[in-house]
Amino acid sequence: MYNKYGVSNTKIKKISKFKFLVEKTGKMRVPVLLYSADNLIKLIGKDKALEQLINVATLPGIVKYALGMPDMHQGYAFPIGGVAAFDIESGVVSPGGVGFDINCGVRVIKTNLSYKEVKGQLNKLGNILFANIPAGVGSEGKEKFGSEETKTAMRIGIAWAKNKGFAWKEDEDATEENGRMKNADPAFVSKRAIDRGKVELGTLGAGNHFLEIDRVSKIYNETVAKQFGLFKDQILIWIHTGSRGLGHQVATDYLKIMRPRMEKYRLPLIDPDFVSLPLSAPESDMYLKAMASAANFAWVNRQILTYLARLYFTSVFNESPEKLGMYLLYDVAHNIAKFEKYKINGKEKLLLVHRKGATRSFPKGHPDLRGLYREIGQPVLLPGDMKRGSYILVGNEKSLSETFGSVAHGAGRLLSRHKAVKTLTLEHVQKEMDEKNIILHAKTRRIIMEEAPEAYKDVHEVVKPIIGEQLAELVAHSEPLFVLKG
DNA sequence: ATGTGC
Repeated sequence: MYNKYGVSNTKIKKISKFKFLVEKTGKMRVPVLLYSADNLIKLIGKDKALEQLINVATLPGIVKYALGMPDMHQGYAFPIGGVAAFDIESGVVSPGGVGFDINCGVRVIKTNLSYKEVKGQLNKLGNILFANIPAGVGSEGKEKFGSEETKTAMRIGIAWAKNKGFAWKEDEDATEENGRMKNADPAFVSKRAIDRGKVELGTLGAGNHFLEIDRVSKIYNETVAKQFGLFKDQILIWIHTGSRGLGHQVATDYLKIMRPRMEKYRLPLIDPDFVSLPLSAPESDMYLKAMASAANFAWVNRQILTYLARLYFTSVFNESPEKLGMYLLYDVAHNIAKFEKYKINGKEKLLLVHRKGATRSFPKGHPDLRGLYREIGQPVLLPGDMKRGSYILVGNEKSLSETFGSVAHGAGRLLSRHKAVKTLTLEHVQKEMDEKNIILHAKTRRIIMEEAPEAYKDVHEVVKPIIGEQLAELVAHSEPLFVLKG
């Protein structure tokens, strides 16, 4: 029997315009809380995302509730768009709660160029970027590094990139965690993972990963936009990628290491994919050190792509990247588990927050933010799709009391890759790109259907629950002019 | 997502 949301045997109670609750029943330790809307929650019954989030709610040590963001859809074990925080004494860590692409994330590079200055050069710039940015499955970096160099990159993240001349001091300041998870220890990363990773630094990868040149189409908050250094018609570069084969290998390795240990801690395998271990288990600590190493690798990866973008912009506009104002707005992770402090029942507690396809959204005053962003809140980067564009928001206080400082990570898929390829045509997608004058370069024909706007939820709808519940505030919207897909 | 899956 299906209820009106299409979810079998599950009662979803609407508690406010944008909040939906699944009360604690059976083995659930906490309720499930969904940030959604009438038009979005209808999609939830179409895949196993809610069942997966209910599984998360049964895990030991979970605090308050298992959270679903408006972009939620089915993932490996945990849903994408899922957030769960665990008590460090009684809680668990789950590789599925982080995802295969460890520290998949987004960064935005600003410029001081406006649309009219770039318009005539877009074709040339696009061709140069497409020819020179390594992208696609199995792509390798322009510069390859040895195992020791790769390990240093994993240990110290952006600091390594800075030493190598790929990063500015300002880049380090504008990256979540300063681009360096302190608990990284590459000794816990397999040789196989390092061998895969050492040729992959500075590559975009495939799937939903992209490099875009966008135009700021709308400013919602003049004050914050000005503080962020954003203005109407400004040219921005968006980069979305992660830890490539290295992160994937770390996830694969630790699922294999951790799965057989679950029995010892009497953790039931609720789903064959669902691996977790108590934080007290030695394998949990090993995973977190390897995960942090892969996270640092991902930050370095996005940084080298930034270096390349600066290089090719300079080659086209004959000005240094500094003169072009190519400073990093921010870099945020959306597949990661981190130790963070929250006030729970009036007491400050250290929790392990899993963000699986969810972006951090810290407000002004948060001790983990530095410099300017401590004063105004962090930029929250929320990519949509290649036609509808992307949003830049600023973190708000309510995210700390309600969602463990988290919001959605993007529009979220609507169609599976397979379904997108089956139902859409290349001609149709190309036509809608042409109609909007968006230059699209993709490594394969297939990816164009897989990544079509129709394959995604409407990002304009996905941001509504976020701003409606004041988890973050709108600052700007940007629309693609050039899209590079792997 | 991934040196791509049935």
